[in-house]
Amino acid sequence: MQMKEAHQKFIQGWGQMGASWGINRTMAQIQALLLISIKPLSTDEIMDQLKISRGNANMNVRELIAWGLVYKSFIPGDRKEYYYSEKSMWELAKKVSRERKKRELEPLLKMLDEVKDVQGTSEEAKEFRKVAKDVRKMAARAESTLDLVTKLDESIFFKWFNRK
Amino acid sequence: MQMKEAHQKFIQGWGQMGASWGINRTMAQIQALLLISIKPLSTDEIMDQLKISRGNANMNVRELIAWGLVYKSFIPGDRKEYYYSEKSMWELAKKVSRERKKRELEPLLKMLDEVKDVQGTSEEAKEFRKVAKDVRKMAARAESTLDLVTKLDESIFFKWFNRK
DNA sequence: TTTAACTTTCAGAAAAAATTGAAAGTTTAA
DNA sequence: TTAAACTTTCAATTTTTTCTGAAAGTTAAA
Repeated sequence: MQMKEAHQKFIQGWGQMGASWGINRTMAQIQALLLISIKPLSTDEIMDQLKISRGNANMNVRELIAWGLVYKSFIPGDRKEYYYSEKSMWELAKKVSRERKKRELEPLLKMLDEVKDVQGTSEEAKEFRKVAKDVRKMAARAESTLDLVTKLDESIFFKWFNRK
Repeated sequence: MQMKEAHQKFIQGWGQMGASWGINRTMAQIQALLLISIKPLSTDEIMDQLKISRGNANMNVRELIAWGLVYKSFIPGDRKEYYYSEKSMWELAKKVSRERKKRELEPLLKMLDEVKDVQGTSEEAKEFRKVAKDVRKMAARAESTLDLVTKLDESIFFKWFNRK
């Protein structure tokens, strides 16, 4: 397979993956592009390669930086900003975990705390309290598992996880 | 807090959570509704509680059944179909894992296999092969971790995971 | 059969999300 | 200062996704 085709497939596939993770497809594609680029790229290069507008490129790059997945790079004597991706898969996975935890798990836990003491002695109220408690337990476990992951080193994590 | 308000918050919060997981908000809300219901609900009851159309209710219920998160229930002498949710959080988590693995991880691995042998000796080609290999390794690890999870029992999983 | 009860489908409508592009804002060199 | 080089913003538009509702399809009792 030729480079151009492989690049194309990688960027499309990564974008698709991102999309089903609630991440904007273009955001994922920019990240993919930077991941396989051997040097930092400017906004113009990103616009050109992905055929997107300046506004779109700018907004998504900034979002990637906010997630900690992409960094800025300054070249002396050049006023343009260049961007490059975090290249360690483990670091990327940790940063995505951290961000999703903040955006999803935390609001869920907050909601569950608000509703868990619903009043009433009806079967309905009892069932509700039970479900809220169960969900809370699962969410809290997911959270502590994620916390553990984000603190561990890749080799330690997988050694530990995959010993039988 | 009153039941009605708590129900409302739970359904909204669960729907929100689902939405950032690439799951249709209504689908997640129906699941939430069935989760806190003490008895199976008919399509009409779902339509009524969530203020959605028959077509919408029907399509999303069937999608939930396809994911294995919701079951049909038949009441003798009644021609309506009733639906109820899987209530075990662990079972729910396993079924969502299984489905997402199939929908996301497998296409990604397929794509990576297609592109990993890209030809060329340029630095660009070398970098690309390296990235494809790294991503592949991480995806394969995620897959085997998920496989493990879907085979294990909840108590075993968390005991094992959270010792220390 | 027929018919009533129920489920499914799907074209069009509505809503939500992403994108554009031009104007406004910022920074730095001269 | 000024102006060029660049980044950011955002209203309007386009694209994508979701939802509606009526018609078509299915099933089972009579």
